[in-house]
Amino acid sequence: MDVKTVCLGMLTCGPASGYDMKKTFESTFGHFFAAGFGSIYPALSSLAEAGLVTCTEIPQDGKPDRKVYEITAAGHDALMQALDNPAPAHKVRSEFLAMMFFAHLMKPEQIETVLRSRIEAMDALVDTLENLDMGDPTEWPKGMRFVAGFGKTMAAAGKQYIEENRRMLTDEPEAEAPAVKSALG
Amino acid sequence: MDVKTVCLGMLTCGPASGYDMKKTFESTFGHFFAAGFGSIYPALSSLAEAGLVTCTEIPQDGKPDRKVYEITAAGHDALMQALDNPAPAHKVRSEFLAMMFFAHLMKPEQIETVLRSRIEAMDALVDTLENLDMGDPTEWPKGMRFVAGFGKTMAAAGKQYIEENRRMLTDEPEAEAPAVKSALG
DNA sequence: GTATTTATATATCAGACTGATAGTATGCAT
DNA sequence: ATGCATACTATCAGTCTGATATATAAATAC
Repeated sequence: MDVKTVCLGMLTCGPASGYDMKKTFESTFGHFFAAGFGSIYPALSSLAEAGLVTCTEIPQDGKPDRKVYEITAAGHDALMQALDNPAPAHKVRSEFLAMMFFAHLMKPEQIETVLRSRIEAMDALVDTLENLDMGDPTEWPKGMRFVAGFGKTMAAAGKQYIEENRRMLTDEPEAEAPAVKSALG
Repeated sequence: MDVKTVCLGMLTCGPASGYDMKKTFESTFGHFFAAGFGSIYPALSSLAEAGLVTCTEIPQDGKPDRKVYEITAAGHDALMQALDNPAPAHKVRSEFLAMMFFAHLMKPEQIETVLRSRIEAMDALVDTLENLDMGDPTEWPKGMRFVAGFGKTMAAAGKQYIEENRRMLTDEPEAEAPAVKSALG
């Protein structure tokens, strides 16, 4: 499940250009599988070269030609094979949590600022997911509501955890360096 | 906040080799900031070259020399600067959710298998976090309990969401291809 | 009335990270 | 005896990120 595979999957919902797909990666996939032009364009080139998608160039005036991609039968096969993975990964890379791990090296105001900005980001995510205005929800693929709901649930849980546990980080500032030498392993 | 910075942070808890740090990345940081040898060793080399850490080679018989790293004053400064970021990122890359988005292309048994394996992974994570046996908890840096608690909370929330919403994905299998053309954007 | 931003579209590139592979020795289990 | 785990290091192809480049038009700001 790399960017190539996700692009392939998106194309099962109809033809699209790289630019179109970027918008989908931002809005709908953004909270769990982000991708930028730097990975989308190479992915599409590679898929086309492998015969998994076809590319039609549509001339436009004033703008670069639109390259519209369509999935092929071989592409469908490749996608089905990729969807056969019984244990797909779910990875988190959190600079936020890494910073909070080192909270004992930070000033309380700094910690507060970081916690506040994270809560704001989570609120913004919930907002985005609630306003994914794409017409009649019954027309969405059934997985779409599931993943949007997952994102909202996780954001809500994260926000609540921070609010209930922020004092763990900001209370009782230790004047001396804490004895942590033996704590890692 | 890249691997270099996290290594620097770990070294504030005492000197360590790349091998030592790999174990910490696996056990304690694994659920929110994983790193392997392929990123740790280059990071340490680069930190040493920049004068942010010093390296002492300790000869061993039968094994390669242990290279023990220690943070310098310059390293401490660099770390403090890195911890000054008011809005650190928190990114998710989930092949799991990407697959579930495309659940309409999968067989119900496949979906069930994936959901089950994800729940198992979450249970395993909670277990790992509860058994992070590193001596007296009062000696841990205060951020450590915070991030472990965060991980447990998120895993619990994710598990509960899956259990309460799995029918969304497996019920009412649509015989025909669903009308999803207009649903992406 | 001009300046800045936003939108439409493509593409590339340095730097970072992943996951696999490789090498070398000890000890422990089957 | 053969495989597997532990203890150490290191490299590399493939992949992804985030910034940058190019070009035009429309909208919005000042």
